[in-house]
Amino acid sequence: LCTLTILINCLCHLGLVDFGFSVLGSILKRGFEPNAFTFNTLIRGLCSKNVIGHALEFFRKVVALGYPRTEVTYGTLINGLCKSGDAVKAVLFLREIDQNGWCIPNLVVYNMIIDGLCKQGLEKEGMNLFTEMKGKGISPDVVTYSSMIHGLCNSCQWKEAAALFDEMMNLGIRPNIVIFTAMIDGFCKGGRLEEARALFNIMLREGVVPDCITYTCLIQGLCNSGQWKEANQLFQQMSQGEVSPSVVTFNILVTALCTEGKAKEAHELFYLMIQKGVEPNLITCNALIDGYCLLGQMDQAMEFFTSMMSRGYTPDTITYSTLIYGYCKLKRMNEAWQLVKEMANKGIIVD
RNA sequence: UGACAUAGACUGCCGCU
Repeated sequence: LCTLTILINCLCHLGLVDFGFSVLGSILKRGFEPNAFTFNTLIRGLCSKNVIGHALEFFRKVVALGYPRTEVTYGTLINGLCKSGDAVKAVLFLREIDQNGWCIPNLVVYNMIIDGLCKQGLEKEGMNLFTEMKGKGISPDVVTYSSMIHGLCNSCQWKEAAALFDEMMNLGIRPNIVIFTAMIDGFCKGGRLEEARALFNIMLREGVVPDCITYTCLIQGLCNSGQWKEANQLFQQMSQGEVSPSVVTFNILVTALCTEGKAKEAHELFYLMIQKGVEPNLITCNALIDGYCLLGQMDQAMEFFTSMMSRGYTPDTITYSTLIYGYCKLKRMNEAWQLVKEMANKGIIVD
């Protein structure tokens, strides 16, 4: 049974949930009793296929047939609801679990819901649950704090986020790389570079080693506040260390150059990243096209557009709307319409 | 011993002030 459950897990990770259910069928046929691990794995498979409705249906069936469930079962469903953008339903489900006495909501369940609420801009509701869990004697951990801090930063409540960070430190919870980076990114996004740098230094002092994401957040912050030189320094610094820049790091630099009207340099960076073994993605291409469009250099934009397709990239709605907007600004409506038709023909959503 | 759930970075327009 354990082996077959592992098999189901593999199938689900490959997106082959239907085959997973076939395996469940053969488990039953062989007279094995599937356990909670088996059901949890299948529920998770359905959730990651974005068919949360089916996951809930399946769950109801499991309940009706009296098969075993664990707190992970509920957690998986709640996470599924949150990831499908319906944290409110997740809260309702939490209440249902509570009222039926199915299980006592644990730390992970609260963490998932708080994160889901914050990601939907409902950080006030997240805060309420944060208080509620403390009241129930469940102590928030570093994950809880990082979800709350991320949410508060996203709604520009940096002071409140920083206060939570201090609260966590005072409780003796050791901040890890994720929460340091979330807080640093929050400061950067709010243009508070001094605070971001200060926290970065605290992080080093605490012996937490910054990774690619930490550097990338700082580089973006520096770029957005016009501190191009410092951004470059940091980029060199990370390249020399153990940390290699990722495609996101390069994308941020490409975007920053383009915003500065330096599409040509951005294009050179495009080649440099390939040389360094970092494969550009569609975001890189879109950013570069926008760079040319901003300068009104539609020929260069179109030339790159053609070359990216021959490199095997498939343009998306953003690629086309960038180009269309570029032509519109120059009042070249014929070319703009041409592209609208082209994207419609390709079956790309015209929004 | 070994199978299941949670947190961090990047692209266009529009809307909002």
